[in-house]
Amino acid sequence: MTDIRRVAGLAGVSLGTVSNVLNRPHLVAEQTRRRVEQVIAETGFVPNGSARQLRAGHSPLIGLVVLDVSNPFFTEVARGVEDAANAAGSIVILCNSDDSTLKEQRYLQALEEQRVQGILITPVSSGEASIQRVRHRGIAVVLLDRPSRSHELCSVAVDDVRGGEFATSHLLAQGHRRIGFVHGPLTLRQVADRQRGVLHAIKQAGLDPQRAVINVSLHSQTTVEGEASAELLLSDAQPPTAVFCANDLLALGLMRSLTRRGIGIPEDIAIVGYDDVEFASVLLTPLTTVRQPKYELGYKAAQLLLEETQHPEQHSHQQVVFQPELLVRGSSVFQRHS
Amino acid sequence: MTDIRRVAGLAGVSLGTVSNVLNRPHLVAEQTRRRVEQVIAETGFVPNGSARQLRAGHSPLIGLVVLDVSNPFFTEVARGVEDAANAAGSIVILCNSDDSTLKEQRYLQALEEQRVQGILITPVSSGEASIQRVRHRGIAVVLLDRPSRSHELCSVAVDDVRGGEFATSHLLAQGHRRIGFVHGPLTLRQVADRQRGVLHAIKQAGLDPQRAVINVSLHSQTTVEGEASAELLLSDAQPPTAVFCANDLLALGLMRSLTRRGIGIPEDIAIVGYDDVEFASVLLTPLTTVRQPKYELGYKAAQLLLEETQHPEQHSHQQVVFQPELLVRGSSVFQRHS
DNA sequence: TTGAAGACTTGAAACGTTTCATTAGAGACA
DNA sequence: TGTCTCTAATGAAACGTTTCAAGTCTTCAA
Repeated sequence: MTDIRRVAGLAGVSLGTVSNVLNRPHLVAEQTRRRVEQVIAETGFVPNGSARQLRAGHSPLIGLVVLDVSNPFFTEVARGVEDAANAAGSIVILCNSDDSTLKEQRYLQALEEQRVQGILITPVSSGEASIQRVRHRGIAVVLLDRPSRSHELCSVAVDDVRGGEFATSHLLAQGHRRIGFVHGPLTLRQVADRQRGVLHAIKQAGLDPQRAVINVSLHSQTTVEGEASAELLLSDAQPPTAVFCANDLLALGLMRSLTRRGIGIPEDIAIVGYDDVEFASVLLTPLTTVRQPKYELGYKAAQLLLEETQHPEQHSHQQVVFQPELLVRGSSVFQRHS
Repeated sequence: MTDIRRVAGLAGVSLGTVSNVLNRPHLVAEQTRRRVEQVIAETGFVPNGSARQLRAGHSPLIGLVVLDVSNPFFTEVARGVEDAANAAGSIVILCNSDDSTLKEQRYLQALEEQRVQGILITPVSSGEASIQRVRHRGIAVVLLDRPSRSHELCSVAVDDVRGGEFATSHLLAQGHRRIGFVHGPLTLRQVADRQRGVLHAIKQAGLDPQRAVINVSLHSQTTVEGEASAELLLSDAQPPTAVFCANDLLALGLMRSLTRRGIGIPEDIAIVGYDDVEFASVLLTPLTTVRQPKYELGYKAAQLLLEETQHPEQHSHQQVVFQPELLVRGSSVFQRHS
């Protein structure tokens, strides 16, 4: 295997000069530089990153820890992160904590060992103990899709309270006065925030939340659970005329179940989802949903991280909050033309 | 920052002993080991991966280079890779070549610098030049979703010819004698193979491909293109009674377009897709499709790679080909009960 | 009482870079 | 000719591990 010493030997220079050609070419005479570059090309020499990092004390790697790689939400976020990182010459290590604290711990340890430049993470639990530990080692951390309580950390999130408000206000504006809210565990910050948004919009309109909202709480936010929610909603003494689902998968399951029962969407029941996953717009009845700027979320988070690691002196921690956007489609608005 | 030398000092042992506690604990006396472990816990010492890798000559990292992270196909593959890698104590670096040779090159160079253990890749182009270069450096490579020509490389793929056959035979068995084949560029190996499968099935049934198949070739395999294909199919002098789409997105677009024209699926036209993406089963008319064992594809590929790097002496290169599976759902079979 | 064997521990060398103080060489100028 | 400057090139030290030959103790048998 070719190392820098061999290149130096073949080019007839010292190994310091080869290093200079690689890192500070302006210090090397034109002729020498060319000779060295030629030997590098001929031998196919590629510098050893481990050695470089050992010397430098840090690596060009960035860790990205997400809750679920197969969720299109995180995929889009990851794209944003990757693009921002590449632009700065960094490489992303994508880690999937799979909602497991154990896996999260293992990955954090591994990233620590690699002496990564920084870590972008959507933590499994809200406690920030393990995060503080990593930060204490001098690794920059940016919270993803979660606002930071402390001001010692950057964070990038989307305003879910606002998202819940948007969805609910839209349905109220269509004249609905009895609205179902179908959602997963309230322990998830996103879900709890969206619920607060719902209640806020209801009160804003001068209505009584007790009468106006039917809460349906499920174990998880999957299509299967969404299908099951139809039963619960329809068996209510006063069934809703509109339903807001805390994510698109729930909405998809619910729509399927309602259609099977001959209930028209949106004529009989209007539906609003959340996330704007890829298929939302291509369903037979396109789904009204709340869009989150996923790509931008990732891009901004990576930018903050890179800024923090590369210019720590002029960096001050920020809590960035993006605004969601309501996309009105066929599932919530009755149109003469189909 | 704590290093192994400081731990040694605090525990009152030599640095060699600390290393032994870390890597070969059985060589260390119980009492000493405990003392060292306590110091490690107290100081929060985490060994420096770069130094370890420099010494060892390779890292625990595995590179995974895919064509498109946001494609659910690759996401599932990535999950398989990750699980296999984790089980062996390796970490995966996910790289997105985005169909660009340039980005692919950049990632390969970066992975080479990191001295990764091995690389799993779905190459952008079929030429294997850059791959040979990496292999020449002693980095193991396994081709993903692409069979290897040379026998010097492991590869894991799915039999797309067979997949095309399955889809076509199924439609023929339902009595269809005029079948549309909607697909993207034939330069993609997957597409070309599926087409060969179609023709094979047609000939097998003793039919004339010229009469039995309407080829519709599109620029890309997206929903939008799928919608456009309806026009082309229906304007044929003898429109098809069934259509096989080279992926599910095309099928989705086509279904949407047909439904809008009042054409019943599967009564008027039967549809078969390819990939079994997540939403295929939850559409209002569930989509018949060809399933590929995505997770298993990734898992097997990672296993082969790890085997090659960890037991090179007893490793022989393999070309693994998985069989696809036809999932018959509502879009291709007329059922009395809906 | 001595020697051998076994159990632990030690510390130097090596991994492949980058950095930096030092040196060599070439002009310029008095 | 001698001195001063400036540019280029040099090579030793350092980064934090792992490995391994060598060393020290202890124990036990003869």
